[in-house]
Amino acid sequence: MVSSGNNYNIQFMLYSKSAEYAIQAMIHLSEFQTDKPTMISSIAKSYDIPYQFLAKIVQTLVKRRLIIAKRGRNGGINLGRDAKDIYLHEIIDAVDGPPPEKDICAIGLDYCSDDAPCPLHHKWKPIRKNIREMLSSENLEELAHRVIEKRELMNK
Amino acid sequence: MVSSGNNYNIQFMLYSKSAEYAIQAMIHLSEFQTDKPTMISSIAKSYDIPYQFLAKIVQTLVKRRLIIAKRGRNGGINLGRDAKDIYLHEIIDAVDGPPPEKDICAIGLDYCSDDAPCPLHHKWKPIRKNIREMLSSENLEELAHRVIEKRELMNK
DNA sequence: GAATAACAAGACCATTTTATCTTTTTATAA
DNA sequence: TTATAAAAAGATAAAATGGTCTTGTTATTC
Ligand code: FES
Ligand code: FES
Repeated sequence: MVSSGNNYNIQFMLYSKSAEYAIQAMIHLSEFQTDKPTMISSIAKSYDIPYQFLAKIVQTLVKRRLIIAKRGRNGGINLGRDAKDIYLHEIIDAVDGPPPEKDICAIGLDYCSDDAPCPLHHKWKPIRKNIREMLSSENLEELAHRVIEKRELMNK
Repeated sequence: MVSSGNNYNIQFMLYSKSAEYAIQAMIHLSEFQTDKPTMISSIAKSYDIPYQFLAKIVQTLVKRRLIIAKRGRNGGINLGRDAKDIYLHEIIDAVDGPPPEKDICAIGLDYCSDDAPCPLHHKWKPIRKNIREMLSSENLEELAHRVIEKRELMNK
């Protein structure tokens, strides 16, 4: 996006669109968790996610055991384990791939290191740590509770 | 990147590759600022940026007056104004486009707002503020000084 | 056991981002 | 004033990401 310069979504992107959809779907599963599985199509509809695209994403979550799928009539998907044992970063890593082994420098000067810090290093490093903590500390159960609260707040 | 899930660069992306190149080039200009203009090709070589691609990016920086270009033999580019009056976010906005008017929710649930916060809101909002402050508080002159320090550190 | 309803999977398509190729314009130097 | 060296510009291509279509597979219900 060089010449017309109009990208509104790239700034401060924490994960891909695919991962975003994955998170939304997982929160939905956690929110409406029952014994009966939920249809992918109904989740897609709730969050305005293209159905086929979400189905693809779900496939990779199934492979990573974050979701259990049941085929056939009355089939659908459920969480792979208890909602309070699933953390955001697991979902992101499953969809976007694992984080790089060496940290990436904020302004792309080789790798990030304390020994040869780039000009942003001392400010960026703690921020990056905060982001990681945010994504590692929240389990799905809590997230779902707060989404429910949000809904109640909006509907009263 | 859904099925093979292997994206190593997307996590915590602050700006596009184009913007990253732009920042590197601007820091370089600031670092080696003289009366004589610097050739785009020499900057491209220093930072391993594809020359033609950087040339395109420079064109938009010229339009935004962040860079002044001089054509013809012995031509090249220079900073559009004093290095200490150029801030990182200007470069990013010029290349990636301006930030969205409404903040974007970290997990894509409508827009971000204090009234209907998503589960990540209370953690994400201050982080986002920190990032913005980081990008708004650093001017090119300081950045260049610290790059020079880094180089000295590595070469002694 | 046939019809149906769900996920699985692979091929395909679209858009955006990144990169390259080619030609044009401009200024300098000889 | 001609050759040269630089940026400007436009067309094109490649790669990554996001999205769609079609067919297969599996389980349920009747
Ligand atoms: S060295 Fe650049 S962010 Fe750490
Ligand atoms: S509402 Fe989601 S980040 Fe603010």
